[in-house]
Amino acid sequence: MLKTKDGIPKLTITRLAIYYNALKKMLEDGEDVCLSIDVGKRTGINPSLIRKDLSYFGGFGTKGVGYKVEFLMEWIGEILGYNTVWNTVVVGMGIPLLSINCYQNLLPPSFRIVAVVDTNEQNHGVFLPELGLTIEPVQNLESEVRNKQARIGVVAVLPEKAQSVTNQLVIAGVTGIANFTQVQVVVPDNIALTQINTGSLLSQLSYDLVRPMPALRSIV
Amino acid sequence: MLKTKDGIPKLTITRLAIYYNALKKMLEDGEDVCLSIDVGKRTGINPSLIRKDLSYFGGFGTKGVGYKVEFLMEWIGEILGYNTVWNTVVVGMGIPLLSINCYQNLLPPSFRIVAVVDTNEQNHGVFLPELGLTIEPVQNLESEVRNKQARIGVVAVLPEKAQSVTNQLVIAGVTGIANFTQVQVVVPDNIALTQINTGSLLSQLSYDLVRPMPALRSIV
DNA sequence: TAGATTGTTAATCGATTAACAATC
DNA sequence: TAGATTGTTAATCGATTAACAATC
Repeated sequence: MLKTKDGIPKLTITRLAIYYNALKKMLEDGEDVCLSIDVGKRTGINPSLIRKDLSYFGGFGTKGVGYKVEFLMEWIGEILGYNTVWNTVVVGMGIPLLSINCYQNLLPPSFRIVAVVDTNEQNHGVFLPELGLTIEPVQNLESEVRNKQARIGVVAVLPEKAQSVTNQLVIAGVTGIANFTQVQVVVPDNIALTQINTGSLLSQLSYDLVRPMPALRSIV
Repeated sequence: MLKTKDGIPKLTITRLAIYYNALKKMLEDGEDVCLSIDVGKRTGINPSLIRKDLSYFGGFGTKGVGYKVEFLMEWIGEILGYNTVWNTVVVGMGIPLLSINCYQNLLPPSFRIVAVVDTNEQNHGVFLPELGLTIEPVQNLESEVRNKQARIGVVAVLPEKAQSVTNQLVIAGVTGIANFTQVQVVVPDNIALTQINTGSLLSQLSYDLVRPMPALRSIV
């Protein structure tokens, strides 16, 4: 399995985000202190693994007592970069992905969408009320990245345009790419890249349904 | 890592979907025959792993020669259940998720959306031209599942409603659930479940960006 | 036949789990 | 102090990779 440059498993990072959401829920439920076993119940993740994941970053709990919910949540947020805001330019799929923005937590709190650009002319000029942004032509990509000082580019165009849009984003100066298309894109070594392949994940469901005996649950 | 009920790793299934997309591309590019190393180049996956994944389901290639692209693609499609159409009811997030439908391959070819239901009153009655469907109140959930004989339910509501919507879908008779919320939902053992946690995957990007040295690429 | 690549087995590597010492 | 749970180490488990025999 892949690791981050600092030797911490990628899966640890994705789970940290899951713990964060669980802790937020706990806080809303008025829980001040929690045990690893409590987080395990909410997330379906083995308490031992939870403690292991946390231990990569330090000791956040108290032996014999547990974790202070708010304290742990804030630390995980710090680790995940949630306390820094990253200006984000979205390319393509104007309306869809982005109304997503109204639904809390589909994007991490650190993503602030500052421009939406689309290759499809029909969408140009469309106003997105939730974002307070108007969809612009793809020609504006570079100027938008520069003017708005965007650090993240979301690639959500048709697969055949994924690589060229990625290149444009990198040239314009983003340092991270989230690729929602189903093709692999290549970026320089100093650019962070996350591939999100929804179709591939949903195929698990299709696979399970076509088997005589539907399979057990899967957690991603 | 989790496995399907038949002992095949979940990750093998998600990769199969990735191979399928690569093969489709190859076919469009006019390639008749390919090697595991070719698929590897397109997907970034080790050829050895590709052959291993395929071997769970049989021998689809010819030693010394390679694979017939179309033949292999059709077989993978068969394995993944792409040749069966599953009627799908989407709950919540009306407009967003679903315009997604116009973007090929964000949903596997076996998902046919037959109804869209939303808990948000403001969206009721909105017509979705790409789907030819009108967003309905959540009260219609059960009747829609039954009337349209839906087998898949997509849960894309606010987290606090995720479990109750899931329950309603199961009671109404779906056999598979795709959960796009960031909370864990529970289903009976005979119901297939896939959790899609976009926020958790994107947090990898946030994590990488906040480190002094941005990390290497990640593939999901 | 010689060259090549699959399918499969064995070796490696890494991630998860269990167990427990440390300690609140 | 006794009871409890963390943080960490050791054991297990599973997934990936490398190597190669089979064979087109």
